[in-house]
Amino acid sequence: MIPKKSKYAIQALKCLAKVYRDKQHLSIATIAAEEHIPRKFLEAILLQLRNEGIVGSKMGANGGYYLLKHPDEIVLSTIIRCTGGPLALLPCVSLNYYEPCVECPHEELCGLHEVMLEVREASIHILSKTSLADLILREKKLYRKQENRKK
Amino acid sequence: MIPKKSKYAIQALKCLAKVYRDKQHLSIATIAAEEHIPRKFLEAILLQLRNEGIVGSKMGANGGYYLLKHPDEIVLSTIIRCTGGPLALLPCVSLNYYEPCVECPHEELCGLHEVMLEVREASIHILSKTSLADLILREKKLYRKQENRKK
DNA sequence: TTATTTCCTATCAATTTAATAGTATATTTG
DNA sequence: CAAATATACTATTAAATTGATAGGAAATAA
Repeated sequence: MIPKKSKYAIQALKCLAKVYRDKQHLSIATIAAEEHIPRKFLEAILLQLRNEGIVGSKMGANGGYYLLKHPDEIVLSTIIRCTGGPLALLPCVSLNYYEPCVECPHEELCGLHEVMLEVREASIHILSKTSLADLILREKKLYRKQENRKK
Repeated sequence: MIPKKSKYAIQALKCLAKVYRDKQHLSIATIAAEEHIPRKFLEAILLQLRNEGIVGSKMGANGGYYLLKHPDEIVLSTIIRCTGGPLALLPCVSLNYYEPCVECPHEELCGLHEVMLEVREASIHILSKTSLADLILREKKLYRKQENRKK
């Protein structure tokens, strides 16, 4: 499971992606209300995303946050990693949270290690080819599909 | 990440799988020593695996645990599920730990939901085609590969 | 009968997660 | 300039989860 922090981050960034073409920024309060995210928690998340160089901020009245890159270039794996979500199922196959298993004498001879590597690759493959723009496109398609079903 | 419980369970069952053809059973103490797993923790894990119908037990002196199915039939996804490891990255795409996102009004219109479903499918595909027997076979191959490299 | 081993329940300490509080600092607007 | 509005930053907390241990009851082999 990825932490809620990562999920909220994805939602918030999707929100910002929707107004990207207009070069607009959104306040924490606006995003929190729109996405039903606890205001103060979102504040901490956006701060972290700013420190990671994913969003920019504008202080003061009428301030807010905006994407520093095109929604096409921000992928899910990056967001999850930046917000502390490990993608691997075991520490011994994690790129960012690597730790050897104390109980395994030879990692390179461990069958489970090999399988878990495959799982990680499969997950990362999907998550790093899916961008914020893809997410928005998917939702448009899902919406259209539902509208057609109503007719 | 899956809990250590799940990882220990896989190791313990792999141990039992290795003696399956001889219809042998192994004691908690033996497995714990072999796999470097805390004895008492392993006790709780094997008890759970017994309640789930994966292993059988024999009480009393010279007792122990044994597999109830062929190592070919016990797959990783089953072991992880039985020991409390969720395979999905979000509760809203989990089969066994499903919970709707309170912040999402329409799950069926959520792009992230759709992507996370794909990730889950990809992970489960690998983990449910890999059995204990496969794990042992992989380790034999890895060992042989290393031996050849030494020559 | 004794040694061995599983069965079962209860408990615990440490860590992590999700969230909140409060104040400082910056910027717009009237 | 002053008031209102936002972000910046640090500290704290409550609840849940995880990993592990304790101790005795019940069963069985030798």
